[in-house]
Order: sequence, then structure tokens, then C-alpha cells
Amino acid sequence: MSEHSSNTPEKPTLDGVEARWMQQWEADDTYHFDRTGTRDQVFAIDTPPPTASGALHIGHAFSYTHTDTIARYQRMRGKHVFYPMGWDDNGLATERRVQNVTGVRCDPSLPFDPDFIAPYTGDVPKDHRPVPVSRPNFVSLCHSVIHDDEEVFEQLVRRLGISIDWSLLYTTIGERSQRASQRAFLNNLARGEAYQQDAPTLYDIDERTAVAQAEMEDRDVPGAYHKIAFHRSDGDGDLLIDTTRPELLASCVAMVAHPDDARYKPLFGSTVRTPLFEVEVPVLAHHLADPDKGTGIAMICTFGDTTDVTWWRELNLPSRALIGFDGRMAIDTPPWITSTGGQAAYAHVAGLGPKQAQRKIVELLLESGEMLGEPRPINHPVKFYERGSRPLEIVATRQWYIRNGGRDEALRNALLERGEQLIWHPAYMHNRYQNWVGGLNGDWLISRQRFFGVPIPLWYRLDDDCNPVHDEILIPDGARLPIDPSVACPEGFTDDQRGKPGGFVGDPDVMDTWATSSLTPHIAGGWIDDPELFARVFPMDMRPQSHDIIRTWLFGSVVRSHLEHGCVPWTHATISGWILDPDRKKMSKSKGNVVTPINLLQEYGTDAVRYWAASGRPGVDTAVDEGQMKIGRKLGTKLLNATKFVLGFGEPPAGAVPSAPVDLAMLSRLAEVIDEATRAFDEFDYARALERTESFFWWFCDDYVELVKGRAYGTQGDDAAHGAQAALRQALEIIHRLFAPFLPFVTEEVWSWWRVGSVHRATWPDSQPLASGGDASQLLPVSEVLGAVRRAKTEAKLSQRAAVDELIVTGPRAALEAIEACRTDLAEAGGIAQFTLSEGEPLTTTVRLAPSTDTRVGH
RNA sequence: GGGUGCAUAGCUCAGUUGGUUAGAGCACCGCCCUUACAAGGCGGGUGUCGGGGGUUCGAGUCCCUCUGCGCCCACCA
Repeated sequence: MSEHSSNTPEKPTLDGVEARWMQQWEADDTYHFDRTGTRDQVFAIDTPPPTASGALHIGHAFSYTHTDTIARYQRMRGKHVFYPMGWDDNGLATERRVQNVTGVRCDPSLPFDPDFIAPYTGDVPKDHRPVPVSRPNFVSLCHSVIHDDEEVFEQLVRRLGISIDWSLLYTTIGERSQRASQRAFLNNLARGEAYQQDAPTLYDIDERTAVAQAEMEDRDVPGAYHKIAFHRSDGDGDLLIDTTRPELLASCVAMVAHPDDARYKPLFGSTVRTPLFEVEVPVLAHHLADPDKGTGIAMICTFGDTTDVTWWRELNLPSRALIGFDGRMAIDTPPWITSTGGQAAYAHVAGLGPKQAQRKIVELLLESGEMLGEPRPINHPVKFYERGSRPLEIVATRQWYIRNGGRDEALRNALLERGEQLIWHPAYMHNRYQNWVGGLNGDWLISRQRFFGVPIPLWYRLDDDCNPVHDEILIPDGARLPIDPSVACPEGFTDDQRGKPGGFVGDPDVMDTWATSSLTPHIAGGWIDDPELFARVFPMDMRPQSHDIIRTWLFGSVVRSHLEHGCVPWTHATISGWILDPDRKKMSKSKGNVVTPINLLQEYGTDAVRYWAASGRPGVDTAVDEGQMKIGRKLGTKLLNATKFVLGFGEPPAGAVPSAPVDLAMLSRLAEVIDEATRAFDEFDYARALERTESFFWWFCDDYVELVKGRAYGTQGDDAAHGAQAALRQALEIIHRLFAPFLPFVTEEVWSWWRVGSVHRATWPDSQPLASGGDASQLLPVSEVLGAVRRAKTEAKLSQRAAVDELIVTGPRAALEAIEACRTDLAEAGGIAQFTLSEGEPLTTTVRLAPSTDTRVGH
């Protein structure tokens, strides 16, 4: 790294630095990952692959900056930084976006139409009815839309100065991802960790797909209690229940009360008759029944909620499910309704959706007098798919699961143990993991009845009636992956056996997007395709992500890594906070308060936006704050000007070294800053590293530079000037490097004025050579005197150039010695004619200004 | 109901293992065209560190408790 003569611009500016250096970094491949290093030389980051859906969110700028500062720091420490980017383009988010911009809807029963053209490419009118298209047509539309989105995204990430090695780019729908995802699934299957089950499943009736526990959320929605009378079969009156879902009456299979409930104890074992449908159902006891809820006795339906599923399973009840995949009541009158009256009642609700069915049932109950009083409105929590708009229904379906400890204590404990092994930043985020894993109530449902995803790589034998025999799984050879079973043919079969009696059929489902993204270390690290690379990067060093996806992405990744490799997938989990809008409200698309970073980048510049982001403490929710960006902008400008000033002296002669006590003291303080920044970065506390560096830098500019300016200009002779210049340059060079992780553009700019190569490939500063000889504590009294002189002049409403006749300082010996040691510098900086120093406590400074104005300042 | 985080100047926040008079920026006010910087620089005031109790020579920092706000999980008849 040789110096060359400075080419400082006449008028330094931040304008245009982004474009210039983005291009240069790309041309120089500055962030290229050198894969020749051994594992301990590598720092590997499991970057979150964003859903590349058009606009970058300010939250991306926030959290990606955090990770990038760490990446840049590690790179300067000499690590081979493995910093890939991925696009999470598989899954429902993309499907929805494609539906919204092209005006189509996938109908897998349709045949492929090679000439199909989407009705729209952009804004679809509100009244447009989606055009049904075949699955291959739909998938191909998805591919073309995401391709465009991802180009835009890449430019934005580059513009944010994120030091990605773009040659490592992956997409979760790409071939590498599909291969890794299918291979991992087949490995799970072979080891018995993946299994299929036909069971009641929470199901989104709009998206027509099963949903995993991790993707559900509770929402408070209005509902109402309906008090309904069931007729005791012994004719001895009615049994009253409260229900929020009267529309499920026809699915009632039993009544249940707590075993100790004296009110109902005598009835256990007897039967009652359901209103309207006149079906006999037993009265049973179960400890989950809560005597304080409603009337203390509940009707069990298949299936109103998850408690119904538990009762159904544990009490061995029959299944009388009526709600179909579309959320509507079955058209045909079910066989368990045998009375004429019951059948007539059912005819009224057959085929209705949940809301209409409820209205109709209530109407019928009121007519028959079996509902007591009006419905009593309440608000109650109901399970929704997190992206859904109607409550989930419970439908019995065959689905694929991966064991995650939800039904197996040993596995659960093993996964809790993995959570212990991870180093969490901040540490308390570990609680969320424990909370989640401890509260799992089932295995991980990974099959989705969707289209744009990684197919489940299996076929099933068909029986003589063309029904799939789900126990007879046909598994592809691993070398063929990835495969699409709707196109590929199982070994030993020919394509003309597809869908034929005795032939085969492909599994129609795709995997949950998390089932693929839980393998990002494998996908990015080349698990299947590049084992040599994988051995160098896995387990990775760092997984950055936000706390809302601990239960999905983080936990899923731990599950996969545990099952596949018996280890955690990374050493550190760094959890970033959320972005709040300027009013400190959580930012969300639905609230319409989302801030796009592009305007902020244009107005303040990338470094300024990064400065704001890096000021947000790890894990802390942070509000968008343009004030911070203004400060960041100012900091960048200051760096330009300070650099221009220091370099303006030219290069001192070879051999010139800092020797004045104040110079050595400054360097010694800087050594402390290096140590603190280094320690902070090693603990992933970028914000602290920035804060230390920044406060040093402002002190450096305000006090130190002002103090030594005269000497550097040569007022005390050439040797003194060269010493000051050497100190200034030495400090400046370190300041450039300390700021480089935060302000990549402006630091690269100023570095280029006097150094060869990229500052981002320079080594992280070492405090060792600076620490000797200086005494940082000397700087305090010196700053004190400078401040006192300035204050005196300001209060006297004089220019800072005003002369001081006499400076009288009383203070402890050490302070006086420090002042004495840079007396000439102080005299020049403050225009001080005479010093009078005397020992005493406390430190007091009296400033006698030239026109005989006395100002006493001190404590 | 279980868990967890936060509460410091008008605002946004920093205060690393307890240690001298509690800090920064913004905002507000004043001064200064000082040869790096006027889209600058210099200077200024403001705090029962949420309430109460405890440990300690010493508490913003540790313990207990209460209050308020937020988040995660559970409950869903």
C-alpha cells in the first residue's frame, strides 16, 4: 500500500460518490469471496433473502446495513468474508404479486396453453375477474415477473453499499435451491423425520392451502355467543350451551363438561338430541372443559377449533366434517342426519359459506325456539393465516410433516439445547426461541396446495380405480434432482402410465417456502453442488434476521441443520429490531405508513442513511429519523473537509514522526478508540463502534486540529511542523479505516485521494503501535483550557481571533504539566500572550482578554 | 395466564464489569465570514435518571416491589 501524492479536489463533494464507487467496486470485484482460505480464515454470513417484490423497504436498508458493517469489519480484519445474497421468490408472496399484476388465477385442472398472454402487465382494474390459467402457464408468468423485480432489487442493494459478492447470488425457486430442498426432504424421509398424515389441518379457504403453526396469528374479531338448547333424550328438559359457531351444529358429535362439574356429572353417559338436525350425541367428560366458560358445557364439532380436534382424538369421536376446502357446507345432506326434519333443516344451509350458514342457522333456531335470547356480541381471538383475510377452518387432509419436536419430547429437548448453543445478539432474543419451541403443539406441516414452489419430489402408485395409494411412495434417484413429479417419471415407469390404473401420479403439492429457506446455508454454501465450498463455510458464523421470524426461518434452519448435520447452522444469531415510522408506530403495508428508502437515499446520500441505520442499537426497534440522516450527511462532509485540510500540508519528509506530547496523547486516545471499536465489533455492536469513532473524530476536528494547526503550518519551525503533520496523517488514516464499515462511499472517496487500493480491503487499524509514549489523560486539561478561552470570547461577544492578554490557570500539578507541555500550541490557537499557572484545586481558568475584559470561567 | 424488553433533558437516544459535579445530537437562543469546512464554526440553559423500598463507603447502573408502554407465546366452547 504505497502512498502517492495527494489528489485532493479543490471543492470536495459527496455528490456522485455512490455512482462512482458502485461502479468501481463492481469493476474491481472488491467484495469477491476468496474460497481458497481454510474454514478459520472465513467469515460466513447467512444473509436473509428478501422477497423481491418491487419496492425496497426502509427496513431492508436498516438491517442490511447492520450486517454489512460487520462484514466490512471482518473483511478488514483479514477474513475471507462469504457474503451472498439471495432472493426469496418462491411461495405465496410471489403468487399473489403475479395475480395482482397480471390478472390471472391458477387453475391446476386446466391444460397448458403455449400461446397464453397475460391480460395485464401492471395495474389490474379493480373490477377485473381473474383469468384462470394452467399451472405451467402460471409458473412461467411467476418466473418472468420475479426476474424483473430482482434486477431492480439488486440495483438497490448495490446502491445501499452492501458488500455482497454477487457471484454467490441464489434464488429460492432456482435450480440449486430446488435440488437442496428436495434432497434435504428425501433425506428427512429416509431417516423417518418426514412423514405424511391424514388429519384435521388448519386450512386457509381463500388460498386453498394448509397452513403451519408458525404462519398463524391470532386476531381479535367480533363474534357472538349464541345460547342453544339441546334436548335431553330422557325427555327431562334441555341442556344449554353457548357457542360462537352455531353454523357447525350439524357437525356436532358430542357434548363435553369437566369431570368434576356437579351440574353435569349425572348426565355423563347419557345422550342429547341436537336442535334442528335431531342427531343423538353423547354427553362426555374431559378435563379441558372449563366450567367457567359459557354454561360450563360445550358442544364438540368436527371441527370448530383446535380443542375440538383434541376432544375428537382423545374421546374417540366420529368425524362429521361438513366444511370443505372452499369453506362451504357440503352440498349433499350428510348420512348422520336421518330425521326428515333434520334433513329439511340441512337443505337450508347446504352449499353456504360460513357467514351465510351462520345467519341461516340462527334464523332457523329462532323460528324453532331452540335459541334463547339474542346473540351476545363479543370480541374474541381467532386463528388466521398471517397473510390471510378469513379465519382458518379445520379440514381433514393428507399433508407432509417434518418432525420438529412438537410431538416428541426428546427431539424438542435436543432443539432447545441447540438454542442454548447459539450465541444470541441481543442475548434475550433466546427467550423467544425457547418460548416458541416449548409451546409447539405439532410437527411442521410443510406441504402446501400451491403452485410456485419447490415440488414435493414424490409419486404415488395408483390402484385399479385410479386412486392414489399414499403408502406406496415412489422416490426419485437423488442424482435426478430437482424434479417436478408432474413432468418427470418415476424409475421403472413410463410416462404413459401417468394417471392410469396401476400406474402412478405425482404429488400435486409444493413445499412451504420456509422448508426451502430453512436451508439457505446449504443453498448458498453449495451443500450438494460444491461440497468443497460447503466445508469452508458451514456451519456459518452469522445469521442476521429480525425477531418476527425466529419461529419460522431461524427455528426451521436449526431443525434442518440438527437433523441433517447434528449441529447448529451458525455460531451467532444477530437479531435486528423493527423499523417504526417517524411517529414510532410499527411500519406495515396495511397501515400505509411504509417509507421507501429511495427518496431518503437521494436526499441525504447512502452513507447518511447508513449512519442512521448504524446508530440503531442491535435488536432495538428504531424509528425512521431524518434528523440522524442529516447528521450523517454532515459527518460525511466533515470527513471530506478534514481530509482535504490534513492532506493539504503535503507529505512530510520520510522519517518525520509525531513527538510532541499532545500529538502522542492524541494517538494514545485514538488507540483506546481502536480497542473499543474492535471489542464492540467483535460483540456485533456496530452502533457502539460507530459512536466511539464518531465522538473521537469530532473531538479531533474541534480541539486537536485547532490546537496544532499553527504548528503544522510551520510557526514553530520545520521539524515541529513535520511532527504535527505526521500525527495528523497517521490519525487521519486510522479514522478513514474506522469509518469505512459505516460510510463506505465517503471513506473510499477520501482514501482514494492519497492511498492506493480500496479502503475496504485495507487492514483494520491496530492500536499497538500507537499506545506507547502518549498519555491520553493530558488531553482533558488542554480541552478544558481551549473551551474556557472560547467561552470567554463568546461571552464577550468577540471573534475567536480576539487576543488574550493573560491566561491564569489554577489546577493540580498533572493538569498544569499537560498545559505546559503544549503551551505554544495553546498560545497560538487561543491568541494567548501570557500564561500564569499555579497549583491548587480545583481546576480553574481565568481568561483576561485584550481590551482588559476579565472573564472568569471555571468550576 | 407465562415470558420478555423499555422507562434518563422539550424530542431521539448513549451511559461496557456500581466510582469524582449524569452525557450526545436535534430543537431553541447567542456570537463569529477564524487561510479544511457559512448547506459551516464556537458557545449557552434545562434532568426528583418512572414511583417506593433494600444492599453498599458509594446506585442511572445490583436486588425486591409497584406503575405505564411495547413485543412474543398460550387461551379461543
